[in-house]
Amino acid sequence: MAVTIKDVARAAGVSASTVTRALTMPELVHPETRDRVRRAAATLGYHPNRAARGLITGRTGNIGLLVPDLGNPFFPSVVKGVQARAHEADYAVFLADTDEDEAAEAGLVRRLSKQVDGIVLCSPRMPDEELRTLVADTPVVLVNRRIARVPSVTAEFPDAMRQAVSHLTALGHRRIAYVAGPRSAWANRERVRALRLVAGEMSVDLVEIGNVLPMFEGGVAAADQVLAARVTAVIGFNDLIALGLLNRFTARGVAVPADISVLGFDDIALAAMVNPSLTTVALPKEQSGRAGVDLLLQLLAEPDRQTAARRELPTQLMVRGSTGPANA
Amino acid sequence: MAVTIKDVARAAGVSASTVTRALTMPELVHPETRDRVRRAAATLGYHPNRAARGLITGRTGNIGLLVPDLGNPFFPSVVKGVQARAHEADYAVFLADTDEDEAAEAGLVRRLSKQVDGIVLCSPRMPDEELRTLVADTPVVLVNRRIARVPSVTAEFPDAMRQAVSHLTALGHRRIAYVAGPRSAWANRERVRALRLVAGEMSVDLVEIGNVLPMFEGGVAAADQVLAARVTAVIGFNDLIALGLLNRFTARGVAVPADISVLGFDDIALAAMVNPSLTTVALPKEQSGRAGVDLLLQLLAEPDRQTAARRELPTQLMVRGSTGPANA
DNA sequence: TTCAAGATCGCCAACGTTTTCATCGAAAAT
DNA sequence: ATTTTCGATGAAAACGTTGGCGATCTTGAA
Repeated sequence: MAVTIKDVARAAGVSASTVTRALTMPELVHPETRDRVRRAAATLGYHPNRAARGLITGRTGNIGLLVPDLGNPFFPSVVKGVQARAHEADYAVFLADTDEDEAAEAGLVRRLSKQVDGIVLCSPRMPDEELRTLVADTPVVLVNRRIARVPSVTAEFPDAMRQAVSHLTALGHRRIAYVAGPRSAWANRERVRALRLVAGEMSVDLVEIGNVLPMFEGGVAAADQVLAARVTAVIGFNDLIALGLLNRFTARGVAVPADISVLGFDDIALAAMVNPSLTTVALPKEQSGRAGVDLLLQLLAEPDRQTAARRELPTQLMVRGSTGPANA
Repeated sequence: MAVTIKDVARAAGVSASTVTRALTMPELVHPETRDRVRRAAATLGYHPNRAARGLITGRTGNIGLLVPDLGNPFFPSVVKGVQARAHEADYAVFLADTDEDEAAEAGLVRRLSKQVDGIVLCSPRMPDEELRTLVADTPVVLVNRRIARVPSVTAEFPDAMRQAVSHLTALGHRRIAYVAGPRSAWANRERVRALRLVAGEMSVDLVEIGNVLPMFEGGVAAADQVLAARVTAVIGFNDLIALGLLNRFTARGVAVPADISVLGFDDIALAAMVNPSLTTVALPKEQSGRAGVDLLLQLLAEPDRQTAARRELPTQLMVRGSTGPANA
């Protein structure tokens, strides 16, 4: 059926080993035969069977990618970055979506791990200890989560939060609400921490509002609590939550930004599409995906490095229409 | 390193063949040994190496999925459906994104095809002839495109369009614009066709406006032409385009739906999040993904069926805030 | 002229499975 | 009691690669 290495060998009048060498270790074969083999391979349209190769080398040429929810536009962006970089390096990508089901994560990782050389875990929700046991078995790179001695890609959260709060204080806001995302999300914990720190420094009153799902509905659900808190500005854990807030505010006749300013995180495409457009802190989404793959490839190349690589990418506040001067 | 079939065999005191049989053809082994083997496999945490299995069976247990652009929320939804159904059937999913690059499609399919049992091609842009040659080599199922003698999953476009136009005419609209998506998109061609038909039947004036990319920016770009066309309603090829229109209309001070009604296609989550919310025809996104996998599995099970399976799924108009009575 | 070294290439084992074939009892039929 | 059948199992080949080892040939130095 498919063209195998033997077909090429026969066509070129050499042995199978020579074909392998001609294609993967060119310096070991005579230039003349090398060209002959290559021509034969090209005309027959030969591509090595990756499964067979993987069987012997222990390398599959695949990487796995796990995300919590493709329905949140943040993640497709990361996926795109992972894809792009992986394809450049001639790796294929297995994708799995956990549907925000924390319990399913470990199982999916284990399942994927047999078929891939390593896994990019994006925003995993599982607890640290569980994560640690997984990492012991499989090469893993974390995106949007940090934990000691595991390679990770994150955004500069303290700085991101500083940009956000500075912007709001510059507009005169002194009492700010934060609508928290999932407790299990590392990014949420980091944002809370950075926010408390910055709020303290800048002496702004901080009102923290419950944990909600990182979705539009979560924002809608929290909106009335925000209004009851009598703040002049609100920061959502992510853009979807911020959009939910925006939507409910409008429904209740609360004007944005005249009555209250709204600020999100992520800068999903949608943030620029709504009216008023959403001020938000842009996270490096595609870039994070690319960096994740970079780190993974590096990890695969030198598995027994002691210090885990860590990459922290810069963020950028995007000022749009949903924030304005405080109306105390 | 990893636990192999031999480890299980040794632990259970049987041969490797018996282990295989106990796990995949249980009726062939003695119940007692079967249980012994299964217990051994379970305690050792044995999972067959899929590459090795694939080598001999010719089946990889993987399927490929190709989409034009993960940045368009329509596609992540389809991906979710594919994922879900594939995992149920114990298949893993290779994902690739072509970035709306028509030329890259064939190459990616060919590349994927070595590592998967079959491919779900979602909204492929390539021309029919090229598609045909691909289909000859690899089991392929089309989602959101139809072509003779290839299994496909589509939505009921004529009916979808009928719902859309009926809604508008019921509101008194008699002159309607359509903002077309990519010429290479089958879905666009179908929508145009259905629209012309329905427009004729209902005797509404139809203004077709250029081909734009199926993105927010495409809608923004087309908006002024729409206004110049002096229509009372506009249908966008998809929700992103419709949102672009909405955005530009608002920017120009044109009220929606008071001055002009806007209607989209797809019902991406975002359609309900904006203000005014977007009236749109909901396409079965996740369902299409699931159905695509179903058809693929069916195709793999009986490769030499003559008649290609075809599934046409119903659509549903979602009336929201962007459509209202015509203001002639 | 001889020999060591290097270049080039073929043979074969190995990777972890599945599957065909053969073997061996035991049960059933004669 | 003898043959046949069948159920249960193991041995071995095969899938398509890769890589260690050794064989052959060339080259240049002694």
